Amino acid sequence: MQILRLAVISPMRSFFDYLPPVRMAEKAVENLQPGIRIRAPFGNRSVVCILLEVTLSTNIDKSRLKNVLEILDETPLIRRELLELCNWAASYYHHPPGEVIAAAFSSKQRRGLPVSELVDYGWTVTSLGEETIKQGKIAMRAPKQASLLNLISKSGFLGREYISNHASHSSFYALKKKKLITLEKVFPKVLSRSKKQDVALNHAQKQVLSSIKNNIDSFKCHVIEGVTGSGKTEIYLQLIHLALKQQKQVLLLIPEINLTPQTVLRVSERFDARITELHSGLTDSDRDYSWRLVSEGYSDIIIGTRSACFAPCSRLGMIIVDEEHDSSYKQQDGFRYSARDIAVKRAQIENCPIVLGSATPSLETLLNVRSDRYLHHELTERVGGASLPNLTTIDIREKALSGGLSSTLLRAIKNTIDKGEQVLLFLNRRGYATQLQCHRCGWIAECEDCDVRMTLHKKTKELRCHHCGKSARLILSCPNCGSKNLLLEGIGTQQTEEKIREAFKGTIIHRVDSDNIPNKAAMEKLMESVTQRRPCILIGTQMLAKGHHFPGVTLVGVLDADSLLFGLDFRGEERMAQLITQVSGRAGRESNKSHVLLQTHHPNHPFMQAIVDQSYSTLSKYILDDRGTRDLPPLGYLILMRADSKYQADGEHFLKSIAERANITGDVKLIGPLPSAMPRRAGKYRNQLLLHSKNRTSIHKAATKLVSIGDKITKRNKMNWFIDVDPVEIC
DNA sequence: AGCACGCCGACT
DNA sequence: GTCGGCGTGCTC
Repeated sequence: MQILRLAVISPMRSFFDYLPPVRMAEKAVENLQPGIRIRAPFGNRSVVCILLEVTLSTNIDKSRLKNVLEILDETPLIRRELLELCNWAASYYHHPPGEVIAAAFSSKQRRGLPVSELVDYGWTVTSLGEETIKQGKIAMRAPKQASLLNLISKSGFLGREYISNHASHSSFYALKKKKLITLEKVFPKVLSRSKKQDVALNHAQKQVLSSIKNNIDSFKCHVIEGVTGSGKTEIYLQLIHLALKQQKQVLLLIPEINLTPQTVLRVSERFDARITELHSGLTDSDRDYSWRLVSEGYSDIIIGTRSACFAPCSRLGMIIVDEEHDSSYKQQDGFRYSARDIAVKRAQIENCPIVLGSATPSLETLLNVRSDRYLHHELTERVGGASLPNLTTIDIREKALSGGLSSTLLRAIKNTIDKGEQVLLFLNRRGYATQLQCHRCGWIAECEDCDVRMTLHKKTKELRCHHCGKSARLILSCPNCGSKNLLLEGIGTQQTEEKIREAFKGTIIHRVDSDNIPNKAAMEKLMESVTQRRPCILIGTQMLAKGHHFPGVTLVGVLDADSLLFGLDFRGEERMAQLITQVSGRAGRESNKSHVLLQTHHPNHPFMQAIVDQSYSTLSKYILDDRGTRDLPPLGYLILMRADSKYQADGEHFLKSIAERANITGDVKLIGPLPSAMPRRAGKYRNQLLLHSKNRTSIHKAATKLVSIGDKITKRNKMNWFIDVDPVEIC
């Protein structure tokens, strides 16, 4: 008996077995390809499923098997390699296979809609329009329309890629109304691949390139550990060139959506190839179109964030993961995968090379280097011979601070500004003050829904919870005792900005945090201003440490280095080493010598000294050894199961009964159930079980046990639970 | 996730 | 009397 094994696009961890459609010939069933979509009856409704395999046996009582309703595709929507990747990911992350495969589909495909002709819609200039341009009739008024008309005329056709990224719709429709342009349907063209000359590489770059070139046709994981400014991007570009020459596609992963414009610009300047963006900023229909361009091979270079690791490339030749250490690669809800790890697995399945690039590679990656699974390439010099900044600590014990700034740091800022150079101040907290407390009775403003203190935002006169986004009016007297004597504690970027503005009147000052720079337009405006190289002071959070370079910056001040080192989980040291190195790397790309000053209460702490004295590679070796002595990742494995519930007892009981029934023994340790480091967030209590082991196989066996018990236990009061394999934070 | 079944309160 | 609230269980 022929059985169709299907994955239902639904959050269920098991497969479902069906009979072929009624009256389908045996031979035809044999020829059904895994990866095609099938509509099947499911309960009393019909759902879209993916065929995983055609088999001859089933564990289900035969009388329960139903016939599927309809075969939706002739050819697989998802290639064998990608399906294999999804199956691997589903089992590794203990996530429902249907949902994993759904991550590799567009929403139209998920809904079971037929695959239609791949067409683009875009604007072209009519003959009336051409006439108008010649006579210059339109130029007087409506300058936006005039320039748009010229642009369309010049490019011949303006497709959706341009429309959704740039101009406002009103100008297009105004021109259409005047019958100067029309909307036309076109089929995608395969673009020619003329290109600009490769830039000459320095000796170190050449070595890296030729080493990767040697293994260009088969799977190999390459790690490029290159200090900021060492020219990693140029190597990426030349690798892309090699792949394009072989008619292969390149997948370039970047950690954050706001790095897309600069990356696309850099790549498009070099290659006359079709570049496709894949990220969460696309509409459903854009995404579907891009998806099809990639899968049908029109696209040559795919630039995308996390989810693009599932891009349906049909002739993939190379994967590049930029800033591979970045924690944004780990999805933090639902299907909690690491796009970097999936990308490596994908390269292995597709048998193509993968390049992991970073100035500060993750310890996971460095361990693979140590054990010779990955090939390590180092770039220790900056292109053009610029020197790396030197680091010094400022001991702030018992020193007076103003807006979080010591007098030593203020003096250094003044000197730098006086020299006509730029300053970057790093503080990883938004807002004005991190807590508001009554000086008479000790009351502290806390979020109603989370167990955290509210942050004070002075400009908007509100108290805000940085965990759930809830905000409340700023109060002027204590709601508990009525006292007006309220204390502000903990410095945020707004407060530093206020003090800096007082101390440096007339100097340009930019605050760079998500409150002040909410979108890419604001970031572009900022970059435009900063690249003019007038002396200025940048005050910002994490945001400053990612992607953008500030060649005019010669002084970096880290206001609270201690907060990076303490208070986090076991990854504190790693994060600090990465962040300090990254922030320092933003400074002085050119020949001018730059300085990094770290304000700390622990100047003699061995790790703080190591940060000052050592390179990232020395630090990472030290941290890796330390992890080894504690069996912590990457030398041990962690899997977290968390239950979020409205009442504390529900989640706790749920996890407790799983823990009891699972009876985990041997080389896997089970810790908990315990409240998470943040015991309540957005009104939900958070409890967790942690699996810890040195042995990968046994920890996954244990996780399978937990999950299957969890699936069976009935949940009460809308409790929600999930499992997180290789969690990035265990709090 | 959906959807039905089923057991309780408040309505034309 | 029944309409509908959502807690519970099942889907090959």
